[in-house]
Amino acid sequence: MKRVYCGNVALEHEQKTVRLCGWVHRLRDLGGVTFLHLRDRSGLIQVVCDPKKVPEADEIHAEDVIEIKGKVSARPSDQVDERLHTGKVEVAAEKLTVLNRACNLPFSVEREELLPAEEMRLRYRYLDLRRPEMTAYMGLRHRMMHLGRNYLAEAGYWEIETPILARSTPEGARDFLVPSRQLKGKFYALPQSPQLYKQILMVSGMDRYFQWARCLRDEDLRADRQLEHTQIDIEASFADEKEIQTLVEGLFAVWSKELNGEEIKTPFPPMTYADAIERFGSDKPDIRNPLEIRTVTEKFTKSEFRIFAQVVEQGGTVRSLTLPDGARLSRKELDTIAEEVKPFGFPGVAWVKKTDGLLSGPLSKFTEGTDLKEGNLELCLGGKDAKNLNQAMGRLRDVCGKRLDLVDEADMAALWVTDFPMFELDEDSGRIVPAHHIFTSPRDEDLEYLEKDPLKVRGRLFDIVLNGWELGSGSVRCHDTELQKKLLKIAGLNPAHFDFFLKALEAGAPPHAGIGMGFDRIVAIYAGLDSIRDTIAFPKTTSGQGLMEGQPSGVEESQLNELGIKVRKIQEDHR
RNA sequence: GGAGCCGUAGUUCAGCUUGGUUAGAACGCUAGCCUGUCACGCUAGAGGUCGCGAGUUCAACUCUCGUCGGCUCCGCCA
Repeated sequence: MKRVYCGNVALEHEQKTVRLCGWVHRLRDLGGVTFLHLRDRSGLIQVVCDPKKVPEADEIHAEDVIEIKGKVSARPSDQVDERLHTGKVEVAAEKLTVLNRACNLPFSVEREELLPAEEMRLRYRYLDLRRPEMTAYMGLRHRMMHLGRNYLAEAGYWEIETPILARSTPEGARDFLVPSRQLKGKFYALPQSPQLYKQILMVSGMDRYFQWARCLRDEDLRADRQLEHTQIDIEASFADEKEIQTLVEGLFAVWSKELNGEEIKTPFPPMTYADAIERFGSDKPDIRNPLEIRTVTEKFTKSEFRIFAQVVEQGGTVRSLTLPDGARLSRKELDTIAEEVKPFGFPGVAWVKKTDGLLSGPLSKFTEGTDLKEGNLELCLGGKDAKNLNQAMGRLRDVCGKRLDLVDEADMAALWVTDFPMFELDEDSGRIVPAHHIFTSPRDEDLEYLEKDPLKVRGRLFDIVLNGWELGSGSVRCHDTELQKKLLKIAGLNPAHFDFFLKALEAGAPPHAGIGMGFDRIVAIYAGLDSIRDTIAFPKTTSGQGLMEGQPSGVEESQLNELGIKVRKIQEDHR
């Protein structure tokens, strides 16, 4: 008898006998009759057991694995369960086979409202993934992967795999190293991204490539960062910015349509990096939030408001955020908002509001002639460190947008952030470092500054930003060997380390462009999640540990000997 | 590397502010009853190194310090 998925049982099966396999989700033993919800990947179905016919029903427990053969019937109209997808029907068990018993479990799979601590969920991930919510995220991820693959393949892109054991190169994040047994003292590196491989594939004439690529970076974790994450990696020969952007927009259009039945607005609007920082205080603005930041330094050049006047004297800037209808926020609420800028070193926020035609607040005496409208509130911060000030203003904008309910969470708003600088100054070392991606082609019109003033050079870079998440970074690559060498040198990197790549460029490299996008983040957005951990079957904790398997772990002395490795000191707690 | 929040039955939490009886609740679990439940109901019961270590104190779940673990953020992540 063919198996039917629990979630697929419907009125069409009425009076038919079906075979169901799954886990006992919830049991209601009424003595003379037992009801249970049977669960599999597809959903839940109610099974009715008469213990006289199926005595096994008295012996089952939550999460036992069972097989049911039984007849489908429509539920009486007063017993339809609206919350259940299969709530109109039920299955009367004729045979119940226990395929496997479940031990007493550390937490309950069936109680959505009693979500165990994330530590528990990670330790017993197989149970956590059984929760219908998590099962759905895995299903969503699969579907997005499948849709994406088909879309890219149809667009003429070939899926090509690149090595997991790669060469360590000095740029970028910290490498994960894998010791070589055959060549003791030498190491492979796990790839931070397939960047150089995919460019070399273009040199090889593969024309268009894509890959769902694992990227590994030994850096500290966050809600949106894992040691290993999955990138949709794309590269195309003889392509420019427009071609890559259009391709990506089409990909998101497919997802939005197939998953949400909605059109996503394309093309995604472009915004320069400078504009993003000036108006939103961030290079990854959530443009669903209509609030914009302004620079109001000139208002405080000779101001009586000492703090800001001092800032201006020292060459700093003052920036403001106007909140429509913000005057209704209480002092307490303003204090809560002000807390948000303390991590950036600001003791508080200066503000002024207009109610009943009157200005009030700490700034009210110093903002005469202001264009502040009735009911509005203006928040101001001043500082010397522009980057820090922007970050704080960006945070204020986010917090206020949420507090005033200005952001429609169901909305999707994507944009391209362009014209990033190629280089920036590292504050600590005073050295010039790559701002984004050193294999990017500089803009033609900025080439003249390359030697004189490299900080002025903009790259042909474009970041995709969706709902305030940076999803990925694309660029038109540098396919000129000499220029690439120059870029590496300016960034303080030794071209010798990239010899294999530079040689490949010399061998007839086509102009090419591409992008890499964080797939976990994209899934998180479509799933409405704040953390990418719930989109990954087996994620790591913020300290980089796998709690279920217990990793990283110690290894046998013999394994180390084989690799020619001696561990100097072992912290006892990490065994 | 730094800051913050959290850690108490199997699970989710209360108790800690102001140190002092036997550390409670809900769910789960065990046993029994129950023929239309769907958070089934009813009765009874078991279950705790209060993360770990040190200190203060006559006395620590409670106060202090350290440590381990989880989460959030800064640094870091081209």
